[in-house]
Amino acid sequence: MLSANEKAVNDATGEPQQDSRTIADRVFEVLQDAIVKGDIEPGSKITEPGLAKQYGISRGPLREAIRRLEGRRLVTRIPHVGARVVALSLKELLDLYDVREAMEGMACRLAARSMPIAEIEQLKGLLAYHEAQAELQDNVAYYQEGGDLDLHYRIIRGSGNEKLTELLCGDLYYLVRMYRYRFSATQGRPKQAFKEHYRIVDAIEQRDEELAEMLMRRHIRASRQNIEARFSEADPADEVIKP
Amino acid sequence: MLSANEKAVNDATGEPQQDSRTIADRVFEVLQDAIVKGDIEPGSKITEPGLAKQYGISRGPLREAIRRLEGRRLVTRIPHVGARVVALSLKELLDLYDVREAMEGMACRLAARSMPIAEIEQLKGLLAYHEAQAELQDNVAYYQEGGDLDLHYRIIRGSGNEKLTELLCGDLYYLVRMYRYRFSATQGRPKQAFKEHYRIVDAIEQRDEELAEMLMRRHIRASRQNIEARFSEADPADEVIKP
DNA sequence: GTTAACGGGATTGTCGACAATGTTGAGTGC
DNA sequence: GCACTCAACATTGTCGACAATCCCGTTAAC
Repeated sequence: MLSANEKAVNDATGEPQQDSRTIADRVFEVLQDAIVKGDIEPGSKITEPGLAKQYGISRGPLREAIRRLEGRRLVTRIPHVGARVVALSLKELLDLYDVREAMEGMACRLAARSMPIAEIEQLKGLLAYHEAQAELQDNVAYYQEGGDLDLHYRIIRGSGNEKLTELLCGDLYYLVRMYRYRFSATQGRPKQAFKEHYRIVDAIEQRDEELAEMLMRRHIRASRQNIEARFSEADPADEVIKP
Repeated sequence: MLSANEKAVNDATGEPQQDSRTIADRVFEVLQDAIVKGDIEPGSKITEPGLAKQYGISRGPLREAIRRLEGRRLVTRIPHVGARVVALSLKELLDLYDVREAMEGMACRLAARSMPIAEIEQLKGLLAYHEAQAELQDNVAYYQEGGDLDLHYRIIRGSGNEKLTELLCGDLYYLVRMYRYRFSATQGRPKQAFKEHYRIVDAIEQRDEELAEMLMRRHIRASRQNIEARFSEADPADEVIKP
């Protein structure tokens, strides 16, 4: 379910960005965000008149937004019946990590091959910043959420491969975050992860493609195993799992 | 541009399938097909009144279909201006092959790990069929288009990873086919490719994950290099390249 | 000759209304 | 009590109309 203060899709994103975007675009982003954050129950039905009234808009733009979400496979629709938010299962989250392992491994290899030196220096700076953060405070929330993603983002972009960047940053990470919200599965191994990050950046700096890919794959596989162990007692096909 | 005999979106797919699909669904498939096959010029503008009149439908369903294509990144839209079919460049095609190398390599590894024996036997049967085809006739068109894809499809599905299958079979292969049409780049190395296929299936049968992944990656990388060599004289940023 | 304002035409965005389909629950027969 | 029928309701699908915006050729000013 959605929280209370709805309507007025206009002020969705904080930035005072030019309002050249259409209503459909805004409601698309709002809905995507709501789905990813779990504000809309996974598997629940999306009724057009309900949402239209909630946001104070007509059904036209709303339908267009839903069709766009359908294209991204965030909702499934049955003709003449309606649309549902995608359901989640632990198996799919683990599947997603296999995909990440393959694609980010490749991204890391390409980054080692062609990432500009200046950007690699920025990576090292980011690492140092994270280290300072981690030493100063044991609150690892920032590091794990923003920081981890930030480093991965930069390495992916450093690959110079547009399609890879599109898929990973544009589509896959929405899903990963969505499943993470669902299972509240922020990995609990910050120190080890930091070491792994350090070695990865080092391999990139050394232009060692082979090693960079291997280390990134191990890094993501370790994350995966961490999640797997945590929910090992549960049925992977279950859609809802409490930590 | 579209060919002559348009209108009547109804009889798009040959199957006499139940007409529970909506107009928007049908026109989505027709447009996707037209884009992938290159019937609609890449980079060209999509005008709603034009297509609506062409298909004899209203703008409502058409807009929904376009939004769905937008979600799949087959068209890019600028608010209040219009939608364009995605442009193509050789670099993006090569980027796509890097993504395939990573993902299909992983799929092959997983297939070696968990593909049922019965399905592996089917793979071998498919190989034998292809071999007979190739020996009988030097016309390698079938083998290269349908056959190659068919084998890859089956291995991907054999991985048992839903997300991987969704991404590769659902999204990526549309793009690959699209670029292939564009550059008319069906690889011209059937014999070598067959040998590689044979070794891959063998590795899967032996449950050798490491080898299976490596061979698949090499196989796709060889395809990539084949394309790269063929267009080596051209500027990778060019959108249109004649063979 | 070049640039800037302007207005007509075309295209996109939004809305409300109507038709088509699916769903639900009361009622009936066994 | 249980299964089936059918009709009222709700939701989805489609359409045409109107408003908002952009594009482009013309005109005018410098």
